[in-house]
Amino acid sequence: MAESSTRTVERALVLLGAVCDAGSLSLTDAARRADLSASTALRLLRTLEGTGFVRRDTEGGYRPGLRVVQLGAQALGHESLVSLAGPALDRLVELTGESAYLSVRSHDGAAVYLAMREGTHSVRHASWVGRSIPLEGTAVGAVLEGELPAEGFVAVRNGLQADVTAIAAPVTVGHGGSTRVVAVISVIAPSYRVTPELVATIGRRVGAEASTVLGGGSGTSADPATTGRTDKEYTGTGGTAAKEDIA
Amino acid sequence: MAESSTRTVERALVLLGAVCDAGSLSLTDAARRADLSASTALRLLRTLEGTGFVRRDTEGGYRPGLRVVQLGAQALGHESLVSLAGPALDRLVELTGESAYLSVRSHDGAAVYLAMREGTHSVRHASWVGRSIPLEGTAVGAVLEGELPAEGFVAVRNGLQADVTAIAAPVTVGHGGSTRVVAVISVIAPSYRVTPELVATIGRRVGAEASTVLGGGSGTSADPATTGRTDKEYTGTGGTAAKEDIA
DNA sequence: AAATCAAGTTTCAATAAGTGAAATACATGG
DNA sequence: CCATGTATTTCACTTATTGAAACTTGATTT
Repeated sequence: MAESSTRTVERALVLLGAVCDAGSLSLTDAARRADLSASTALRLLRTLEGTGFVRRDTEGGYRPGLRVVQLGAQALGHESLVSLAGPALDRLVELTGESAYLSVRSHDGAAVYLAMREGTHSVRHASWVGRSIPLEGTAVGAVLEGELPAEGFVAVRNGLQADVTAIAAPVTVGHGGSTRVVAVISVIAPSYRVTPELVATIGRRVGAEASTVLGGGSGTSADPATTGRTDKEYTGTGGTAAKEDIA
Repeated sequence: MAESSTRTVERALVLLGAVCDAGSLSLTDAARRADLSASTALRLLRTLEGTGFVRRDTEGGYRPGLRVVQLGAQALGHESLVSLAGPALDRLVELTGESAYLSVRSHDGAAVYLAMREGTHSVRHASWVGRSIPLEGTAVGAVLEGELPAEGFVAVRNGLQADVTAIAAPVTVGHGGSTRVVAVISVIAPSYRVTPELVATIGRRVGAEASTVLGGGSGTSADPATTGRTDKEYTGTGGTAAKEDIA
């Protein structure tokens, strides 16, 4: 990591990250967050501005530019995993009514949501694509770290976020004996709604769906598309999604 | 624009853009596209890799990294326009069954789709968020350039893409006399499905919806039922388009 | 197997390019 | 009007970037 790299570029990217994290940042704030002198920050931000990676709002603050949006969207489009996992997420939402996520390990030792489908219950877990979550104390993290109980899924009740239960299973790419976890599919529900038995049911389903994402056939199990699909719950209204939930 | 800017950073960003455009790029290709020597390109790509902006696939090619996805998604989330326009897009799709888009001017003199809703017809226009489209010869471009017929919308039949008709209206922010176009709402439909009268009807609706996005009330209420634009050439329908669509 | 070619990677001296402290300009408000 | 905080410019210092060339690797041809 600390090998060969160009300091200037690194700094500019940190700056870009800071601006994107904050949504809007003054020069001084940006410089502080990136630990740069004001003049250096200004020069770099100007470069970012000239290339469309940041833009200035009316108050002079720096905001993420369109280029960021554009490249991000393009990158998502090229992510074959996202399209491959789409149907599985859809089915999980249809089956459970809860929100379903696809996440992968990020470069900095965290996980990122790559795709999501909102649940249909009016009270549901809400997050967003691009959000990063820690590995410690989360079901997603456990699965990414290779922890995998015999059941084929990991459930964490009231872990990172109080009141919600996360149920996660690995998307593996496995040639022969050496399988590797490349992504995680998870369903996240308000804890009050899921009994241990329901968690187990959902967990099995999540595991089954996760195994279909890549290579479909070989793998752990029953064809999820044909297994009993009992409950279709359309609580349907889908008012407004809950706002921010922290951490 | 060409004032003060750091060459290294600019080069790195060009490289990043090239990688994202291509989806996957070998070192040599990336260097060629960015017009850099191989060694420089390698060093910069390594920096981008170390920060998560690119990653290497199994074949050694460079691909957009998760950081790009993450920042892009964050930026989109912070774009208040996107959330403000969401309901309008939804209503347009519900009303017309056609795909609806929100676009803004990009930094390089083009337009970018910031949000979209797919139509419900089985044959529908399909594009993606982040896609950039030229200003010339497009309804979106015309509106962004300030062209606005009395009807309140611009329609272009078979312009950029054969067989489709685009109907666009401006989202303006206007205090007093000086209004400014900040974004465009458009509906894009297969040409065979929209008669001139239907275009006019949809156009009026697009104009009305566009005016609700910001500031709500005061709008360019469009009444007359005359079409805004006339046809371009219409080359034989026999074959297919399949130009550069990825899908 | 040897020769050939192309892509990737490393090295290194030359210097172009980036740095930040300090000076200056521009606000804001007490 | 002065105090304060932020944005921007300047400039001497020198560090970090550069690209040609050398080398490695691996595939393809002779």
